[in-house]
Amino acid sequence: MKTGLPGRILNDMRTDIIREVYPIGSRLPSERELSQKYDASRFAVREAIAVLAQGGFVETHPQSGTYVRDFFKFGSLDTLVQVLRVRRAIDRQTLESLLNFRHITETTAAAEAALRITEDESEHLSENLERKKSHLGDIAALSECDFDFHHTIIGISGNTISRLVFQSFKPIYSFFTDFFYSIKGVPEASLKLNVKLLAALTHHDAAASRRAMEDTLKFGEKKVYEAIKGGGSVILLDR
Amino acid sequence: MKTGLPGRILNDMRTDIIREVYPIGSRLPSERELSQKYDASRFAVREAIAVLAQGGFVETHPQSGTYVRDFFKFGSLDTLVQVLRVRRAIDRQTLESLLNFRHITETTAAAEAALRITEDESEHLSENLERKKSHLGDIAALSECDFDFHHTIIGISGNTISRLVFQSFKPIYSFFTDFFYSIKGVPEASLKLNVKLLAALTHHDAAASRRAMEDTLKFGEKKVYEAIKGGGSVILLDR
DNA sequence: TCTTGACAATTGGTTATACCAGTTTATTAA
DNA sequence: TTAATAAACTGGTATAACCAATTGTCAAGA
Repeated sequence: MKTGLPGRILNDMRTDIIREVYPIGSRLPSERELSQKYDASRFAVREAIAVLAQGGFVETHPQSGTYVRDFFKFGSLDTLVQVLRVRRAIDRQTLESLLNFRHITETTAAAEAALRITEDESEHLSENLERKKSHLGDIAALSECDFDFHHTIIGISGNTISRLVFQSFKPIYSFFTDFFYSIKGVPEASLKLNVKLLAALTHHDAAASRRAMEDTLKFGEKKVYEAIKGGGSVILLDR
Repeated sequence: MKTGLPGRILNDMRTDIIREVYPIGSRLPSERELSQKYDASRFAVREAIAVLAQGGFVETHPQSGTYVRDFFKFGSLDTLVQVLRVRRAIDRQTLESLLNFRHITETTAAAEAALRITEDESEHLSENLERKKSHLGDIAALSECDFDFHHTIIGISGNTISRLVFQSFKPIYSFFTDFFYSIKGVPEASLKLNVKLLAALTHHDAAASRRAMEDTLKFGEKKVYEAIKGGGSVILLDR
């Protein structure tokens, strides 16, 4: 993510906070102690702490110390993404929320996009699927195509908020798609559904686009739920 | 927002970036120049820049300089909120996106919340409306109640993502509600709609809850569109 | 005139040291 | 045991300095 010394300290400390090495409410070691631990100057540590504070992970109390905040309660969407990125695991409720959220926003976006799509945009999506078709074995490429495909459609729909929210998930998007596309037969089946969706969009058919997006997402949801069936309350996202 | 010297420098620089004093792609003054400008040490400036970089507003190139990023294109939802907070203005498309987004997510949330709401939660919402009723002239109090009311319902719905997204808007929520509740007759009418919504929720009637939420949001949208009718493409949010 | 090469200035990255003003803790005196 | 006091520690801030790499300048050479 971030490079440089303060960046590494930042990542390390954030990981420690998320992994509850420093539990919520606890006091972090003093800046001087941390600078010793990381064999760095106090300023490298201070930069890291400043970013953590901005991100809502800690709050500093002058002349007292730096304390871990309840970032789950007060955090933003970015916070959740960062937590998932470090944990590489997601609890069932959050996963369901995520799939449900996508369903709601993206079916609406597809219907709206059908009314607004231009030829250039249609062409872009077509190229995206061509690329997907020629990389059916390359999971990383498929993941990238998938993100771009959905991101583009939401962009065409014109809803800035939905687009930014979707964009916020980019850092962890591949956690899901890498898993998804590694299931036998999925790349082909997914491509077929995407093609159908693109056709509906190109024909400016809002209702059909909504249905096609619904089918696309439902297919993904089905595969995910099949895979985690009987699993615990926490689903690992490790590839 | 943030206090302390680096915090003030951060706010100032962020404002300059958003106001395009430093346009996208341009190079910021060197750290040494900035520290002179703010009559502060280089490290206060460095802390501010580190936070700006983390927020996606700038990127630093060692031995070259710090450059303004295209934060609209690559930013997250938080970025948009920060931009709106500084600009105190919103363009029509983003406003429509926002209202549309709320409509989609919150009507669904209301329906879901009807199926899950407990007596305690029902009680909390009831108290919220009592407070609203007894503060019909206090716009700040009404705004706070409004946020809590909707936030609570989304929370009851169980969708973590929707809740976090809604929470992300907290810093600018009052920009809209302060304006909304200052319209004659609105506090009373709004309260009536809220009461109806709460009744539907308490009766675990999902369909009625969805309709009631729809009515509540539509009322707000109507008032907003009436007010900005004929306005330019940018709507001021100044109270 | 145009290119090239060398050198100086500038930039962000990093460290060390120091002082301040409060807080916390330990110590001491009552 | 308690209260007053002093010492130690904390984050906030500033100054000075060095490094490595880039950029800009400008003179020498083609």
